[in-house]
Amino acid sequence: MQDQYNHKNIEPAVQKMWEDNKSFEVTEDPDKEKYYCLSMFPYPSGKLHMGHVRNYTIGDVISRFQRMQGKNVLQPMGWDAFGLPAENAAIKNNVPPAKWTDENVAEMGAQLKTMGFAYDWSRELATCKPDYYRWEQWFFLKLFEKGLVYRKKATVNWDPVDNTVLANEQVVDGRGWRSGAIVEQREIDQWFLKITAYADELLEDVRKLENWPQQVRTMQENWIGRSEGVELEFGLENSEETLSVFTTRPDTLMGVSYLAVAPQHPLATRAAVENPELTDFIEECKNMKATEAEMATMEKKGFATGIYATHPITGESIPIWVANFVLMSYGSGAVMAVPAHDERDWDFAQTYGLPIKQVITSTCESVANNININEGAFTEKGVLIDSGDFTGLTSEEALDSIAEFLQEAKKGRKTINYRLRDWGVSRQRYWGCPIPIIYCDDCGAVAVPDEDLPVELPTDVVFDESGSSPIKQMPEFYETSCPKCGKAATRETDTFDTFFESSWYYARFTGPDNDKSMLDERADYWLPVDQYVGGIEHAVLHLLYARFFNKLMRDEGLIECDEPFTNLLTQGMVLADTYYIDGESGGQEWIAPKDVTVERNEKGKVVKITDDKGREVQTDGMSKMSKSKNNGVDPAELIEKYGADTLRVFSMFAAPPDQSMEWSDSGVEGANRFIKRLWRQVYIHAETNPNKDFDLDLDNLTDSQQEIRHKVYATLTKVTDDMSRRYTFNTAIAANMELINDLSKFKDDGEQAQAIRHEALEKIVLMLSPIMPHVAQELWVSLGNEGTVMDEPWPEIDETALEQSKIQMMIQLNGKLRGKVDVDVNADDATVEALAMENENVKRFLEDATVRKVIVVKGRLVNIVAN
RNA sequence: GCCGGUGUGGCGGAAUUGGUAGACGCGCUGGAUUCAAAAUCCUGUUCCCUCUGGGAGUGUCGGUUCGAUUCCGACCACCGGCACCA
Repeated sequence: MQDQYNHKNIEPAVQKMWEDNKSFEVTEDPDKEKYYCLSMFPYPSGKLHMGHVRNYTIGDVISRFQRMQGKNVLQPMGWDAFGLPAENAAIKNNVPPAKWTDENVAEMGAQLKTMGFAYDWSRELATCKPDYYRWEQWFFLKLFEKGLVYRKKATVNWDPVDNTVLANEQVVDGRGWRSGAIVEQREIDQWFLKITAYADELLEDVRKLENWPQQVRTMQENWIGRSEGVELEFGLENSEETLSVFTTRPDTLMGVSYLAVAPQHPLATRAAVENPELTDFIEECKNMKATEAEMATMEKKGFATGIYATHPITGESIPIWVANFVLMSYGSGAVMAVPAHDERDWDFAQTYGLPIKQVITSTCESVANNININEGAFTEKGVLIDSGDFTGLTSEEALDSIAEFLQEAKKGRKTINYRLRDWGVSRQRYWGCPIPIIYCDDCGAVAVPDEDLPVELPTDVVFDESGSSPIKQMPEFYETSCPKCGKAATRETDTFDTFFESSWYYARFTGPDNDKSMLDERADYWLPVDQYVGGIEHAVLHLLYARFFNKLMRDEGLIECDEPFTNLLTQGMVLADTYYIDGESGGQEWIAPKDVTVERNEKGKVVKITDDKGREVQTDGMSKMSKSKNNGVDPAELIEKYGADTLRVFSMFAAPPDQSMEWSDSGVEGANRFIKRLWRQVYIHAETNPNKDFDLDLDNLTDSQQEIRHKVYATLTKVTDDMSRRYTFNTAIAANMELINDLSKFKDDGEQAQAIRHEALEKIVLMLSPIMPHVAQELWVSLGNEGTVMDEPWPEIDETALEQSKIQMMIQLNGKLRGKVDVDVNADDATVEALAMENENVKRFLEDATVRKVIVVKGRLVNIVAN
């Protein structure tokens, strides 16, 4: 064993051993409990960043810990390889997207391997390969057969100069990113998946996701946005037509004082024909910003249409307004307004002097007496007043009877509305999976026959300046014949949204080599994923689509489980300090953290920061690592300098996994020092006791020897809980540091002491091996063991070592700490109380006070209440 | 605006069930080692005071309790998300 830790002598060798032994390749083993741990696969951008390092270290630590628990652990890795950046690179560097992607995969794969993650690389997949995407083409056609897929017109961003469709991120301030032309909205035919058919189940099953962060569950629920209510018809005066509105509060129907329609509503359009002012107002609404915060605070504006409706029950005449707060895309694009019982309607009524009629009062008399409808809306449910035949009913009763009344009058019905829209999966981009459809003039949209799958995306393509999809100009791709009638036909040139690929990759990892079917029986062995780890930015779309796909695959008979991910861990962002110098012409010059020197005062507070040219630098606090703030840190450089284990220890130690983590260079050095200290202790121990068999005589230990053993097993107890239940790897590391500090103060050199030290060091190496697997392997061997440390079982807790004869108890006086006392572990309350009273400091305080009460909390403290 | 989260030393964070606030690490102080430095090791490090001890202290103000970082109420700040959803 070398006396100094040097990662370069260890990491490549250990990684080679894992590779040679195929240590992480797994197969289905019915005798072992399976554990499927998955980290969200990366887009192959070319370089690993710290976000990846953190994400994948968390997944790897969990996987390795579960392996030591004796489980059959699957941890795969692959590439979310389709997407826009490859097209951008193609235009910029004149390299085909496929080539660019392949090169990036190779480079990032090599970087991932230097981190020592326990991946089963034999299952590696890339979504841009035909052997992967052919199955989603197949699956799409299954859904097509079932009627879960349909085609309809939808809006796209159209660049009129480049004559191409733009993705949202290619639109900058309303202009095409390359041409600078003002982007137009165009309606074109696109494919949709009926996710709304699964809205109820997707919502209902959120309840099953007990081990998902509450935040993510709420976001999913809100996104689906189910609301129960009544759809009802208002007749239009002097017309046979009706106007349909949706309400969740039919109990307030008798308080309606106006109706409001969205600016895009046909009724609004019609009313505007003869009314230039209304036309202007509708135009104005189109230009409104649509960010939620602005929407919520913006002024409620409206314009009377001059059209009147009739109340479905009273027949009263009710004005119809156009209002900027009504959304065409929700419900029927029209609402009934009850100013007395809805805040927004109240604000609007106040602004435009519309009547406010109270029809609900509180069931609680004191509340009811305080309602002043002229001061604000009363939005709670209660009892109906002034509501004709419905007066006296509670809101709940009224809800049903009004709905019934409307139903009978054929003027309304109970309905459920969702915010969730069907998923548009067509993209007019090149670098994606071709949609397997052929258009025939006679037969319409026809599925590509099974035997013709996959429809392969041509990879040898040249991009022109416009950035439009090359396959749209490739007759050899799109010219084909109709599978039904044989006539000349055209192939679909749109590709799938890349969320399509990422919606089922977790399942494909269970059998990526299957070229006969999408999935097989192996899927039911491994699924569902036991632990999914990834960024919170996927809280809604990716996770919802994956849940949707899981249910689709289940209903297709491909898998059995209802939900894909049992446990979800959303890791926090990686932040770093930002430094800048004010530029001469305004703006900031951002200085990389590695180029600054920080001066501190004697309290450790920062007093001055300078850059490498000696200029004084300002700090803008911590923010997410990004190019724009030049505060990124390259993992490759750190692996080279400190090794993967140091990087792994630091990223797990700096913060709990779900919180944001602040990058710190000195923190990394601290992690490195910690490994060195442990190395040094093992080295000295191994040198002192070469090839020794230790014989521990548990019955004849000194107090300090017993204390160390107690500490070892107390640490093991805590670390086991931290790693398995709490996922607080930071405290697991801290507990080991504490133990190592204690051990270094344990100066006993006797036979028994050496045996105890040996036991302690072995346990430390085992406990830390999931976090720093390379150095743990080396230390394991240095301690005289053979084989691989990661295949050792997680250590058992020695209960006898945890037993103590004496414990320390706190003495409090009126809740303030006044002393400590060592007592026998079995001492009864009276004994403890007596000991506490004998404490010198306590006596002093009690001199001129009377004891009122004594509280003894077993094993913890004595509190003497006196005054 | 609504929903969710967070607020603890100079900094990251710990305190898991209402029971020693500040574990562990960073930074800083002093020392050992060294010709010197780096590295390493040791010491101290919440603030204040009349210092064998005492007082204050976990965003602010109140409350419950023998005892509150932890529970309750009101407020403030920051972060994240969003849907003016009828």
